[in-house]
Amino acid sequence: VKRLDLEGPPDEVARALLGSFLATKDVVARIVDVEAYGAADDEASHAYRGQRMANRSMFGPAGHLYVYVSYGIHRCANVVCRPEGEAAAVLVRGAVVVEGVAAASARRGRALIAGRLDGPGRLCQGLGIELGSDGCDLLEEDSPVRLLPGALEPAEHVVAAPRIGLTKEVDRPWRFAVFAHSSRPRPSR
DNA sequence: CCGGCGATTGTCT
DNA sequence: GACAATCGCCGGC
Repeated sequence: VKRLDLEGPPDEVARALLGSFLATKDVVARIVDVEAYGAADDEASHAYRGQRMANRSMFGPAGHLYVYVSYGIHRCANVVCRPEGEAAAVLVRGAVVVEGVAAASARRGRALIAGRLDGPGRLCQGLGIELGSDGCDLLEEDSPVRLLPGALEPAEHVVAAPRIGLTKEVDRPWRFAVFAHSSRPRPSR
C-alpha cells in the first residue's frame, strides 16, 4: 500500500481498500466491507460540522487511523483518505481473520463464524484496536495498527449499497462489500 | 431468517 | 440533556 493510493475521493479509496489487510500485534484480517464518509458535502459524516477534539484525526493526513467511540461502548476504525486540513475517511465494517483467529475470538469472548469480524465494533474488538491507536500512521512499520497490501480475486465482486445505521443521507450508496460470484450479491448483515 | 428493542456512555449543545 | 457511523438478545413466523 502506498500513501498515494489512500489519498482521494472516499468512495474510490473505499473500493480500493477491499482485499487489503489490517494488522495488529496478533491478528491479521482481510477487509471485505467498508463505508465511505466525506466532509462538508456529507451530512452523515463526523466531519460535517467541522473539526472537533474527537474527530481531529479524520482531518488528515491520509493513511492515518481514525478511531471513534460509538454509542459510548464500541470502537470503530477508519482509514483517513485526505491530506492534512481536509477530512474524509473509510470506515472498516467487516473483515476475515487470516492470522490469529484464537486471539481474535478470545478478545471477542466467543468463537468466530468462518473467521469473520462483521460489524465495525466487533472488528475493532477482535483486532484489539483501542482509542489509544487513534491517529497512528497505518503505513508505519511499528504502528499498533497497520495496513498491508492485498487485492480482490477474479471471482470476487463488489456490491454498492446504502450505508448502515444512519439517520441522514440514508440513500447515498457508499457502502462497498465483497461477494463471491457463487454467493448472493448482497452484503451480510 | 428477520425485525424490534434496550443497554450504555462519550461528545457536543 | 439529547443523540449516536452498534451490539446482542429475544420473540415471531
